[in-house]
Amino acid sequence: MLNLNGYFSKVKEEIFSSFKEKYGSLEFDLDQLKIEKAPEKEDAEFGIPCFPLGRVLKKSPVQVATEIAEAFEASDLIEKLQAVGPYLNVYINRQAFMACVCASVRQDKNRFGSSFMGKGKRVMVEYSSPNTNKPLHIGHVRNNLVGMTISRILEFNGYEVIKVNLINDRGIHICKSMLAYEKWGEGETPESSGKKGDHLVGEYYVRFDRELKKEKEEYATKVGFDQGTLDKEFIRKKREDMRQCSDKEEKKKLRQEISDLAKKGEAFEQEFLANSQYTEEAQGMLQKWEQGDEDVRSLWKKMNDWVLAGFEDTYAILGCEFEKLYFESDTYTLGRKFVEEGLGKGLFERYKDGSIWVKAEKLKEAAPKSFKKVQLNDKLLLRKDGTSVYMTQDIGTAALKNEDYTLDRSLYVVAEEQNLHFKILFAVLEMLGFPWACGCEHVPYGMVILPRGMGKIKSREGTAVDADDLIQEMKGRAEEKIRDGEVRVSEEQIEDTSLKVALSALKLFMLQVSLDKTVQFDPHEVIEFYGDTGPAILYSYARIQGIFRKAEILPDEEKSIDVSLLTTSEEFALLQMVSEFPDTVKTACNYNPHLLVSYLLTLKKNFSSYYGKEKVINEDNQALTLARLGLCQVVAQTIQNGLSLLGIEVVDNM
RNA sequence: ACGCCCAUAGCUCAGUUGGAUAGAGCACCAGUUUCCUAAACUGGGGGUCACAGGUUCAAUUCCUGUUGGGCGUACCA
Repeated sequence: MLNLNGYFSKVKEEIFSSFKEKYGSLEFDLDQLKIEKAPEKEDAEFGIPCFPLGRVLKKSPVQVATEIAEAFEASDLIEKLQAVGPYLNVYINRQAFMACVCASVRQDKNRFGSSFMGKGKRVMVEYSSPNTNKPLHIGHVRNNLVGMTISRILEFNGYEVIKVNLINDRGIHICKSMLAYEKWGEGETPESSGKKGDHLVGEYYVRFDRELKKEKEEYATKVGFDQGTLDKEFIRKKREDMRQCSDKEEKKKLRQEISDLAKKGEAFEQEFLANSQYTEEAQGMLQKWEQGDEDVRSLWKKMNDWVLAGFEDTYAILGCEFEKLYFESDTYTLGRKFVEEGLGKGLFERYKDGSIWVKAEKLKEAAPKSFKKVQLNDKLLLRKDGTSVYMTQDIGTAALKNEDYTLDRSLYVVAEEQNLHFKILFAVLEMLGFPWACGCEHVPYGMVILPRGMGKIKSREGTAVDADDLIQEMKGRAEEKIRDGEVRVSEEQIEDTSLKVALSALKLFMLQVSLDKTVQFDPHEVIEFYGDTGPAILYSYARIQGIFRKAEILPDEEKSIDVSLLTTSEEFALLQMVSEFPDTVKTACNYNPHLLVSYLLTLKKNFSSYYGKEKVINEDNQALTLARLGLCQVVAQTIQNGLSLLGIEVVDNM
């Protein structure tokens, strides 16, 4: 039996051999011919546009189509070809095709759709990269899901994937929550309070910000500064006014006004920070941390462990896994050596104050394509006191990654706001002559933002939607829905099923949007369970399982499905859809997980239509029942394979 | 100011290297449960693919410009 891949190549070959004879030898790449699904108004199953052929033969595509159709003789696979304008409609032998699809799925099972594209190649995927001062929010959820899904898709395509997480466990933001805990914590622990570790620490991060604001108000009063005009609401309203203003002059004036206010605000902010007691204390704590002060280090260790334990729970629920964790506290000084080496080789430059920089021109030379139109500034690589910046750390970590593993590719799943940073990083790695530098790749995705007027997602200001809370809220709703009406899920299963349903909704919601789009998330609106959603796909799967439970016998795995009994157009459409799965997986592999989502939604839609129209179990006709049960198995397997790439587990009942 | 990304139905989004009549879901209207799970299905209305040019036999898709939005241009990470 032909497998799917073989089927399509054979179809192409058959079409070609017939016209190759006609035109004699001709230079034409078979891949240029696309076998597309024919539009619905056509009776044919597939269609081939003849424009590329026409170009090569220097004939009109209409003529080419006609000539090929005339020359073609029917075969086992193809019944006939028909020219419709510049298109060649392909009427296939449906049974041969359907048998081939079914056999492919039944043979490959949970590997159906996989490929060997990446065989022998090892790729590292860095994702998540959280700060250890606050719990994960909806923005991190997008990163985690994208990173995890890309990893799974790569693995399915034969790559060896190493998932890593770079934990940002060091820096002033960490010290802020530490300081707040020291001041106001009164020895609270996750155990004593019953709070999840990351949430507990997050509360102190928020607390620091609140106290800092208080201090700022007091300072403003002391120096007689009116903060009222710097109020966010006030500026936001002004901005809204400006947007709506149609008069150009007026608009300009408003813009100037806003910009002045912003400048004024910034100046005051600077002045305040320079005089802020809390800020000074936090800075002091960071210095002590860097000096290895025992007390500070032990507090840091304690709180970080709390947070990491909390993250572990969230990762486990989301289905995120890592082969290795890198900690910034271990890696942040690693890059220094390379920066100094680069300086020695004359790649970088030392400024008078002692700091080390890479010149913009040098970067442009190293990666002319990346910076073609970019107005680039020199980039700091090492501070004058020899301490590291973000870039230093990333150089070191990249080198460490390639010391730990031999990598063909190294991906960074990080939000698009860091596009420039990674362009520079990769150019610097290139300059330093690392042979693996060209394997580095940034996989950017759009941020999750709040609706207009709600500002930015900020944990410390309470505008973030907490990941754990969101999942729990959704799980509660899922359970409610399961218990509503006829309950099919056993009491022991309800907890597990509710969580799976909730996660399917969350994951599909996030992953259905292409990576280049910003996702707007309104915290006041819930993620739905109806329509084009994860639960709707799980529901289709559960319905199929319901059929299997009810069926008296299931198809014999050894025997092939009698596809000659599957005569409805819905049945053909379903198998045609199934046949597209392997290609969908391949295109998804190019950082397009959303294509997999829309594929699964279409498959679900096809199945639901079929389910509504035909009955699978037919008491009077066992042969037909078995054939349809076989079809259902094939569809269920495809749904399961697709969902598993998205990290979604199926349920048998819901 | 400059650079990058985005703009498709009232709303949220698909549309895989340019190809046949631009598709879903939500919302709205009208239907479908003696029949394998109604978290479903069937039908209906709803589009100048932001705008203006250009390239092409063919443009939602590629190029240029304009407008609107997001992000970036830190000795923050």
